[in-house]
Amino acid sequence: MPRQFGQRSAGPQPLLETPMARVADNRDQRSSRPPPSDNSLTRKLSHFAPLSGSDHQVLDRLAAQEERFPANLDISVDGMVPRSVFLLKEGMAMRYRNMPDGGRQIMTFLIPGDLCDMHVFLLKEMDHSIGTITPVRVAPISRENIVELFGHHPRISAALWWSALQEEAILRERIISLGRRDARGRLAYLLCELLWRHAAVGLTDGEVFRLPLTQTELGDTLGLTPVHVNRVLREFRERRLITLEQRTLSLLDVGTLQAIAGLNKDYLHFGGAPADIARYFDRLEKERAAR
Amino acid sequence: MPRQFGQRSAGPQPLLETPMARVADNRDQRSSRPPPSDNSLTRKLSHFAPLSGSDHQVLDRLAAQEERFPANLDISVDGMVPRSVFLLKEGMAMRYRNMPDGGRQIMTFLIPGDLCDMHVFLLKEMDHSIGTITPVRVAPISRENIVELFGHHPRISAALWWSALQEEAILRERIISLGRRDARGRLAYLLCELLWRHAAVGLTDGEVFRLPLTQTELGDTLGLTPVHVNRVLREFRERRLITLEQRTLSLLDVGTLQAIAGLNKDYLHFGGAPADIARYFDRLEKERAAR
DNA sequence: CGCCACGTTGAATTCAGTCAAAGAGCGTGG
DNA sequence: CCACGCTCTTTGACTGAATTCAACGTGGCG
Repeated sequence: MPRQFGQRSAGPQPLLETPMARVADNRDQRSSRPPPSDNSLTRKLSHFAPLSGSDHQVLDRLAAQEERFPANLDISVDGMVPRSVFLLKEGMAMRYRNMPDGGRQIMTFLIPGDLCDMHVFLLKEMDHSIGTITPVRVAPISRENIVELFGHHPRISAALWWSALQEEAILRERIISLGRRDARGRLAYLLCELLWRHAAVGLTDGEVFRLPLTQTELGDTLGLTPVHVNRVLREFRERRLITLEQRTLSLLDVGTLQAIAGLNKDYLHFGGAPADIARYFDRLEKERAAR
Repeated sequence: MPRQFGQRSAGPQPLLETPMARVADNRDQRSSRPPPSDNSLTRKLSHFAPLSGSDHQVLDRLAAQEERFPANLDISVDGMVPRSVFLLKEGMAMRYRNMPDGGRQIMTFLIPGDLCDMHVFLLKEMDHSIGTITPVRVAPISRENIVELFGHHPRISAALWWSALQEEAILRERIISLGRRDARGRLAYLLCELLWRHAAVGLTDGEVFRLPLTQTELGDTLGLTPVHVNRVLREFRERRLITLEQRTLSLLDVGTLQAIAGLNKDYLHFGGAPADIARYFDRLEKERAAR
């Protein structure tokens, strides 16, 4: 329960450099540093449509600012007024809500390249919290920058829209998981989802990636108790479907896992947008450039 | 599960006038008919920010076109390319997905004033279906109209964004329901949600409104079997919390129901946006008008 | 009248939760 | 350097909420 702002005994951790203030301003735009190639957002958005060189620049500039937070800290708390948008650059976080009875439901995990989130600033108060799981590096993005982006960069806007839609698709998939799948199916689905999302930002090695989650956190996501998560994990291990040690997960048999989850489709929409739509935004981009 | 395009034996029902074709074109825009005052969308969006007279006109024009569909018909099918956006003007529909094992998960119900949905046209194919529950009247809205709206009417755009966010909040709430609430809590929450959403578009009479859902449909929403839904409904009736007959639902004790669901907050964000954001879009609107 | 979808109820079953205890790993402090 | 404390994991025995299976009731409509 007393988990908010709790700080796990975790030894010397990177402390926050710029705790809560100083929103990005546009001054050091064309700074001398070369574009940091750690921009997972760029990588993710590229799945939607090929971005131009200047698009990359714009996005890299957006991601240039940086704040660090330790593990197990709430970045954004239920009931507060949302301050700004964050781009997660490294580490893992979660979007969750504490229930009055002490339970917790994790709605989604945030991984590098994810924005948390695009549009909360339209709301009067947060209806959930965002907390770190590992230490994270984030780029704070001001409301003004977002508005600027949507106003002047149609192709990026479209890609961001698409990304938001993908997130919504993930939310829907989770509803299906919780509503219609048993424990095995839920876990199998979640592991596949995390694999694919990590793959989309280049954080996988084949079917292997880092998964720094406790069984309690998995349970709070899947609507299961940690005890039961443990049992299902054991079953998966015994059936040689997965391997999970040292916080590293290998999916040994994705096909079977998908079958257990009852899914077979390109539900994450990595295919991008229909060609005519992509062309449309491309045209918008050129018109704006011509002016 | 031969339910798609299935058509319940349901007697003389309003048949479809324009079955599947003819997406809205802009020809009869300024038709002679007076603005239909049945625009639930306007009513819903007004909760966000006061709309101007011309905003009302724009929205009424958008809702002028009309198609009718009978009950139990899929308007939009999983796997197909989304055609256009619909504004639901009357009746009830649902967003759902059929599982390979024959199950069905309903993700949300669509009621008058809902758009289904804003942005699917960015995707290559639908990852779920939209089907009618009762006969419905919808206004088809073309991609061009949407783009036009977002391009030229900032205040309406902002209101639509807000409405989309509200929908997302509802999705999140459903995740919480399915993940962390027991059968009683889930049902209690769903009934409250439906009451408030109906109230927002003026379709309630106190705590009473029409609920044309079968227990099977409730179960497919809540992740429960119809049998169990029946039992929980019985319990609620016996505890004098609700009344449900002739497809009319009365919530006799909303407070207790909320308590059972474990919710107490203004989670639907009917409060609208923070004042400074509202002002911002207002200013945008004026700038555009000045040009 | 008889079909059909929907609602209702009971009894047996099962998946997941609860309670409890013990082990493993890690960092801290004596 | 080892012991302690902490969190996380693992396992077993028992419990319970919801499902399954099955039957019967009910109302509308052809």
